[in-house]
Amino acid sequence: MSDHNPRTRRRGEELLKAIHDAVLEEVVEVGAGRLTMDGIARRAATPRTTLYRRWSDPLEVLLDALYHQHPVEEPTAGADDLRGDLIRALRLMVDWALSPAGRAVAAILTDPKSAALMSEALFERVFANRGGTFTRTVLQHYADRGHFPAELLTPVVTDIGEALVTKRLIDGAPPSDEDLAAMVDQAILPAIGSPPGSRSGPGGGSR
Amino acid sequence: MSDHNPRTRRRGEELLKAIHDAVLEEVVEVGAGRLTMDGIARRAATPRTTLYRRWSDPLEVLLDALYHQHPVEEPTAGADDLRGDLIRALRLMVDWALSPAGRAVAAILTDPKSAALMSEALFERVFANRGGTFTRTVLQHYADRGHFPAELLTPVVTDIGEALVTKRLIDGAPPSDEDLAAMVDQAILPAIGSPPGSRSGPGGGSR
DNA sequence: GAAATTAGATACATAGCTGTAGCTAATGCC
DNA sequence: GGCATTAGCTACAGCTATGTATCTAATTTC
Repeated sequence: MSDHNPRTRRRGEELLKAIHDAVLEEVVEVGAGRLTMDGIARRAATPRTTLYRRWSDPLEVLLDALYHQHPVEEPTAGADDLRGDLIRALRLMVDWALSPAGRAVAAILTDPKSAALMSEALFERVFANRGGTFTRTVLQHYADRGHFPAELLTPVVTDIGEALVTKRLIDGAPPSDEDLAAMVDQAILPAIGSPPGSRSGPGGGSR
Repeated sequence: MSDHNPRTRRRGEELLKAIHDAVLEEVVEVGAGRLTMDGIARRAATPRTTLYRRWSDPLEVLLDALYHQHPVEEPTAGADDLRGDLIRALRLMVDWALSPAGRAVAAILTDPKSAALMSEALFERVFANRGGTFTRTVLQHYADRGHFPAELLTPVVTDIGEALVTKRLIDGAPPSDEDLAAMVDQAILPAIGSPPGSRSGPGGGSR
């Protein structure tokens, strides 16, 4: 990994980052259930004692690493292109999910022990406020401007895009841009009143 | 667990079932990454040697247990009730997902080691042919009978229901029947040409 | 430059899982 | 009833992770 001069010595932020990076790599490789202080320490090239000074458990290290991650980029609504904005929002989500942090979250969510340790607060910060809001932001923007009836913006509808992307990721086939466009055209837009089949491809009419 | 008379001795099918049950309970409790021969053996109340006679690894035991599970009930298309059939299909999926076998599959899918061991064949048998086909069967049935244009039955559209259910399960809030109805009304039916808002509740028109 | 921090290098006893071996005894089959 | 199978029991050596303790030395702070 990051081979620092053995005569120099990492401290504070630098060391912390090395440990956070290590635990994220480790969890992607071995899974949340097989995380060990030993494994993390080896990968970060630091003695285990350094880890025990701050955390008491491998999962604490992992959760702390997630807590310190940079938030994902917020999807922004463009000028007047609902369809394009939706596709871009889903692309943001895919990119995040494929990052070490995204994979780590996936590993945590199905691990009983870490799921129990994951506080409501962290869940909000790391998942709900990220993985749950990609298309809603965009849809809300256009609903506010009257592009479609606001009462169609139900919890189900704001979940469609994220749900379809999540399923593809689980199936092991990360969606391409064409796949994302298909999701928008064939599932999200029909749900807000644009009949299916009224679009064909890029530029095929966003409203 | 199952306390059999210590003077009697389990063999063959009976013993195998006890072990399969044990590993499914174990994985739900500790996660795929923390499965051990020891833990499985303790829960099945059998010596570890018995396990090693058949399997070489805890994950092998788990995959074998899944392989021997009864297939889930196939969704059946009723007389002329697309909406009701879709809801029933999703209900089948939810029930399966909440069962020990369903939870075990979830645990496997995000565990790097077990995902690597899971053969294409088992994946098909246990997931694709089950978790991936609940609504497609129903939709295909009604498309064949001309209830809606068959060309609308794209891979995205047949995934909508399963995807929404999966997301709810991940979020830890298993959907109620009302939730399932909302998914059908607000996401699936619009995608096959039934405009959103044209239904309100049970009996609100299936086409 | 001296003092206070804090990382790095050991070492060690404990605990749990692993994989195998050797034996006893219950069960099924002919 | 006798034989082949196959659970069940016990033991054991090897390995890895756990937590803690102790000491050294680099880096920051004043």
